[in-house]
Amino acid sequence: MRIATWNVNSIRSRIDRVEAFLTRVDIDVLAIQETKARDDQFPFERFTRLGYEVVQHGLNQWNGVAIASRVGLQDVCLGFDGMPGWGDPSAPEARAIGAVCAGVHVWSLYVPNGRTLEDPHMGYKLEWLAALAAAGRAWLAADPTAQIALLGDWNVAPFDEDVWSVEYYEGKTHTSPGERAAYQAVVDAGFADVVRPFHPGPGTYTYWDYTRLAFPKRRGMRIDFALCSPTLAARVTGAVIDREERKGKGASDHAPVVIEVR
DNA sequence: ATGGTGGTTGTACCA
Repeated sequence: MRIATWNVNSIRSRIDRVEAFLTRVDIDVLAIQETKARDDQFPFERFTRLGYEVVQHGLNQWNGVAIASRVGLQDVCLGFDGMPGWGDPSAPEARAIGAVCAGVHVWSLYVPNGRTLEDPHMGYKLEWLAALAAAGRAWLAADPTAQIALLGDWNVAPFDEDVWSVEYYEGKTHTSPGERAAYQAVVDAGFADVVRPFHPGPGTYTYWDYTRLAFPKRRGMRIDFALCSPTLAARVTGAVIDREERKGKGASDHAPVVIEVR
């Protein structure tokens, strides 16, 4: 089984590329972030035509997450226990969706950006990751052999090797000690980065800014991760960061990350 | 020289 995560930066703008990717790489389950579409705008039929069921949680033009699966899609959750909301409680953010696909509990996660180190959104980001770590710890306490994949755009570069320039990111988001500790708390809850062993750094990135010719200059960040519970991690036989999808006109600023599960 | 690009929305905001 092949499971992937991809921040598409608008599903409506990217649907042709997503379709081609699903077919070319033979993907069974795709966790999507930044759909930027409400349910009435989401191109569900483009997925069903290819044999995928889709569930999405999208409320506005800034975020939105989805899971597409051709191996079943059950027990859908729009958010996890304890996930903090933001702003108007009647319009909560759409940053997490979970479902069981062929026995694997798949989560598509879009961790808050943080904006700047001083912005209230940074506090929200840290709270959000702490709540995720607590939820993950509780899931594994309830069932230590649970097969759980936490996939998505984490908006954290956990190690210095995960950014093109440590100096450039000093004083900026994604590399601060607080963010790295918040990410590490999820790892400490029992979830391992299953891609890094197959594609170690430095220089292995999943995101490149649209501006400043970042991609051709190889100025990227590794911020998209597949974190797996122990039982699922033991089934992972390979991984791919699909840099090809960052090339050419109409690319997302993120590349898909794919894991192979035996 | 706080630039550049891209998406959605609506002529600003977000990443």
